[in-house]
Amino acid sequence: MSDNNEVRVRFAPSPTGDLHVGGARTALFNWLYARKHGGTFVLRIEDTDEQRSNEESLEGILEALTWLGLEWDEGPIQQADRLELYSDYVSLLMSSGHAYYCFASNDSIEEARNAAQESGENWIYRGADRDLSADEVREKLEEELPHTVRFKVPSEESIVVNDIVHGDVTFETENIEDFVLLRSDERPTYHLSNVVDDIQMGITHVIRGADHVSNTPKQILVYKALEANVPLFAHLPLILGPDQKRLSKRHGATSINIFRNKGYLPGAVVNYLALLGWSPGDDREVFTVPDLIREFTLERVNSSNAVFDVAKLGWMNGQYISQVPAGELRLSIREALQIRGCWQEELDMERRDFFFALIELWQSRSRTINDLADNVTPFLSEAFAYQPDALKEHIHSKDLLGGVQALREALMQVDPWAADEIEGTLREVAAGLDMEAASLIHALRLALTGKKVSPGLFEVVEMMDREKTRSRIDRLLRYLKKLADARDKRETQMARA
RNA sequence: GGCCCCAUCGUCUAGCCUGGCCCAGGACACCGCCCUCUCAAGGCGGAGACACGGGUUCAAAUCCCGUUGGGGCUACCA
Repeated sequence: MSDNNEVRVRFAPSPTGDLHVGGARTALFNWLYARKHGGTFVLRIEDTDEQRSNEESLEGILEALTWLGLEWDEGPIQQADRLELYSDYVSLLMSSGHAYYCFASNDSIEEARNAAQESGENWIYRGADRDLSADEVREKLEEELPHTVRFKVPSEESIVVNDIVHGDVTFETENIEDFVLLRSDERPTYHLSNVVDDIQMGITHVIRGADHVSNTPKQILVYKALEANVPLFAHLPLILGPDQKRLSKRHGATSINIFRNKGYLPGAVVNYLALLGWSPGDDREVFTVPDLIREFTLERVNSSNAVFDVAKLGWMNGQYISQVPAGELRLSIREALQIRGCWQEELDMERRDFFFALIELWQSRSRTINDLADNVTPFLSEAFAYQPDALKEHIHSKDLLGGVQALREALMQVDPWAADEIEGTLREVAAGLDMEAASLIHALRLALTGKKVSPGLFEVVEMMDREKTRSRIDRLLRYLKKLADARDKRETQMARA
């Protein structure tokens, strides 16, 4: 804290819902900036709105940040716990003549504003109570008239926001109304608490969404009135839905915890998010976190809004799933299998090698942990059905029954039980019966997995072990016999008729 | 309405500041081919963009102006 050059940034969510991708991206950029510069990342909870803030949201946000690996150095500091601080600052502003009690009712201001809107006139609120004498104010206060405290916005002044992303943005104070600092319930508004905390916490860089650009001149006014240093700003482009509208629930899953539940990996989410609004300037796209920390700069953040593309996130996640060592996937897959009810403790003990081999078999074919868990299920449980499309496509030849029977006998003799041996045996059987190897392969795949797609069949057979292979082939044989019987019956009926 | 921001393939973007190397590069998605027992992965190839109009200049995706479009703010929400 003593170092003057220390970078101090913060992520300041309001706990009114889940952490969405937009908030997560803001948190990430702050975190990256702090880590890159050896600075401090503060987590502050902006919960001054009593109505909308809630505890579950706060917990969800902390959970999501932790899952993403964006650990904070200070906090979480909740604004609701330090309300006196803001009142103190208001007193300061009051005594320096920068703020005033406003006794005008919300309704009356609203009315005037609407009237102005309708007549097409550009109307900015300037409180009449600015000019109340000290006696008049005391009198009204004694009467306990409801009031707010507003900032006395100066006239004819240009406020320049120096933004790292957008450059200088100039606002005229005549377009800024006397905004509320303290509500009638004496709780601070965002404009007050945000600035007070940023001053108080020594925040050097305010990195937040571009939806705050227009608020910034108001805040700069407060900094100046308080004679505090104005931090540097970086307003990040907004993240939009596929319809170019602001991202919201109706665009589907955008909350970080939902991605987590769907089996996305935090590294992939972080990597994808880093690329929304930032790029390294060359063609690289897959970054480890240390790489991101090294490469990240605010100067390379771009200024136009970005559409959130789940398909690309899915691709990114697939990249991560297929590249991460099986051991690192173990825990999350276990969790997914437990949910599916087919986890067995020995997969983490004596059958761990098998479990890892199974993971490796499916890694490049799965886009999420949940996909992977689904894919692995037939190897762990007998409870699977033959998929109709697989039956339709591969179970039609009448000779299949004999072929599968022969294959069963031959397979029981295979030694060692290894993919190469199994393949050799199957091809011999097919050649002996003058069948396409493919038709036996497809039948065997159906027998073992119930599906028409899987990794290389011979690896699958090897993974299944001899006993499981035998029982599943038997299951298929029973099915094929039933089919054959039904066919015979039909044929005799036809012959009779 | 007012104020502010933004504008390159469907999407994320490189290039723009410091004009020429760009009849615009990469990635996702899409299509085709290869590999192959299927599906992924991987490899190879294809289609696909400088919003529009004016300037400035020998030369503009790049600079300037305007138009259009999108977004944000305009709360006693943050």
